[in-house]
Amino acid sequence: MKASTAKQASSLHSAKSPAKAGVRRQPDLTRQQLLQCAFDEIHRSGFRAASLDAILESSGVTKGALYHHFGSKTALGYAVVDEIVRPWVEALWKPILEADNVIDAALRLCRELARERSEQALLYGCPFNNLINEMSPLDLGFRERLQQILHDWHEGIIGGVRRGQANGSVRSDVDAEQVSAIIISIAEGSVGLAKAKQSPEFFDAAMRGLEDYLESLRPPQPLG
Amino acid sequence: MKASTAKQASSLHSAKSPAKAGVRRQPDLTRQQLLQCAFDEIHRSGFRAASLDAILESSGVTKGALYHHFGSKTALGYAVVDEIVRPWVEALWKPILEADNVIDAALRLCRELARERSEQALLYGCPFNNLINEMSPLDLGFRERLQQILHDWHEGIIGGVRRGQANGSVRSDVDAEQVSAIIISIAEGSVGLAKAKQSPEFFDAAMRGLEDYLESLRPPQPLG
DNA sequence: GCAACGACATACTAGGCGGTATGTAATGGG
DNA sequence: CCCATTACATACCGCCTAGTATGTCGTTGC
Repeated sequence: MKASTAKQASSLHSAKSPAKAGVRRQPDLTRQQLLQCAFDEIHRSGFRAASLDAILESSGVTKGALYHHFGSKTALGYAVVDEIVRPWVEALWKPILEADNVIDAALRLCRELARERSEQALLYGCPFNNLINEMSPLDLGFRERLQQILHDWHEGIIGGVRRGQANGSVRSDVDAEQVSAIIISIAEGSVGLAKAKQSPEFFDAAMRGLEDYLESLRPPQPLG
Repeated sequence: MKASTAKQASSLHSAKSPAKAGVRRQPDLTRQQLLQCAFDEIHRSGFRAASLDAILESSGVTKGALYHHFGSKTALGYAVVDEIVRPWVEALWKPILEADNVIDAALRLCRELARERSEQALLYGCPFNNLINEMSPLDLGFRERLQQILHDWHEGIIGGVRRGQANGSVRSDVDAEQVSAIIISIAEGSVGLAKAKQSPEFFDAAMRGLEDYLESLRPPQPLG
């Protein structure tokens, strides 16, 4: 469930021979390549340090094309959040938001993340968390978008916990809002710190700790 | 317990009339002002986006002086970590590392942070966490320094938990390493996310959730 | 088939950045 | 009192950056 990396996006647009005559035009594909390469560059370097020239080179697209599709670097960043980051976050947490038993679903995700945590994630951290930390205080457009993603995520987990409390799979004496805040904080905090330690052990410890915490949310007497 | 902000550091070095004759020289003070203003600028903008000119202006120091005291922007950044960030982190967590009853000490810190969380923290987040997220993947010098701080912090809490397990103030069936990872992840994760939401409620929810978690670490039968 | 619009490509500009070269004044040991 | 060294101050440089101006070629409606 890692963010996919378009290593060689220039399948149609050659980076070396740009002005060839008779090349087919595929504006949608060009746009998508730009978004994907921009996402990768932003993930590696952060938004502000992301170089348009680097994005151009990795995507094999020229500056004129970029500014045809996106009005500015900021607009490109917004589009990356809207069209790449948001769907990615939503896909990751969808099983939890839909599950009847949130605890089981969250445990599955914990183990999945601990198992297939990619080098990318260990090296560069969570793209969503990175953008929050870098851009939220600086730019209103980023803040509003990231805030919305975070809000939906938070409310989704709260809803899941409440549903679990209603159907008896979650203890009734816990505060859904607090539980959600804890889960999200651990999720984002642990990847950031694992990035600092550059070693998966811390992340694994946090995931196992989160598993224990999730288990403690089950009602004392399961069913009878 | 917030990071202090030296708003007007130019008490001796005037920013407007720099070349006055007969000014006293206080290299240690100059250096300290540079460090403090650099810390503030880095806290606000991140290290890479931190402008030397901005640091120079806010501190009332000239570029010549800066490059006399620090060999490069990177060296200045390292010094900020060594001489400002590290002592600040250590002072914040010292009570927990020294306490006989870790849970009580941690609860006190939770409430203290929830009470006097500063606007600075809500706006710009935790300086330590910000630096980790920004610089750890990019620069070995930063990574090693931040890694060391995190390591000491982590090990300190692990030690505190084990001490608590030895003297009976912490349940013996929990894994100290996992508990420490959870606490640190929540601490750093929650401020980062609160920064995104720009509202203290999320942070408060996380802190209350952490309090509940800490309470759950107490042994079932207190003493008699 | 032609015109008009969309989709690029190339070359250029202005500004901010970290860093440096060089000058000069204060300071402290002999 | 002198002189070397420290502690600055000023002016400048080259680089990289986002952004723009302008030209040109595919594509499509009529």
